[in-house]
Amino acid sequence: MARKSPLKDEALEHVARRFAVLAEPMRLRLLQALFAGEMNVNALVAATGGTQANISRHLQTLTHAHILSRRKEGLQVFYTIADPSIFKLCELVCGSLEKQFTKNADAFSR
Amino acid sequence: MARKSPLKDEALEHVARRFAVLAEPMRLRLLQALFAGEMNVNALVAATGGTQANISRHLQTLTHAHILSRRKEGLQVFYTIADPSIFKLCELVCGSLEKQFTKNADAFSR
DNA sequence: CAAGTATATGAGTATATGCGCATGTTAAGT
DNA sequence: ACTTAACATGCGCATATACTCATATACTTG
Repeated sequence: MARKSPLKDEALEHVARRFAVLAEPMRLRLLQALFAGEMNVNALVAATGGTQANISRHLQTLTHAHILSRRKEGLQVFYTIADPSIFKLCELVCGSLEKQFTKNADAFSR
Repeated sequence: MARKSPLKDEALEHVARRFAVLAEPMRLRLLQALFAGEMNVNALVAATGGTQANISRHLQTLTHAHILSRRKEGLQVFYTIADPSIFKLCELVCGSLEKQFTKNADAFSR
């Protein structure tokens, strides 16, 4: 993106897919929890307040997108953030949204 | 995100919404076209190959998300990228996906 | 005011996906 | 072998949203 030649359709769909994976509040909560480091499923269920089944599915989605990595240890499965670009992505979006809100706040307060 | 205290639910939904807006190939095509500068709807319809109705809807979505800005001039409406963070966002995702693919390529070629 | 052009929008349909419930699978302990 | 614990998954429902077609709106020109 932001290059000389436009991306091909297939590439665009990959990019869109990546954004779609990040477009769920529950998945963002999982990522937020994992920012502190590796966690197993039970801990993530507790941290996010979701049901075990639902969390498991979201973890699957994030793993298939290569955003998380899985490590099995006995009965437990530990997940970690595998793609460091996620940090910057979230920071960028948060920063942009903050600007928007402070702008709106300004508009109302004068 | 990536801060000391976790984001509130409402903030997470805003972040998720921002990602959702970017999770459509056609909208990414529109952004890609607009990277070169301001364009009116007809030009965008031609550049993306979509129908006028569909493009108009996507432009509305992007504008409501404060990613694009609208400027009316007579009969025509010109759109511009209003949020510069979009550039970096797309670059980050593209870079991350490229790494993934070259990694996979490596894995198969040895 | 009539006609034409550029864009937006209402309505309907099809598809995708998040969630809950129940059940399956894998591994540890007794 | 049986039980229990930790995860994963099949299925059905409900909702969201992308797309198309037709029509509405806004503006310009004759």
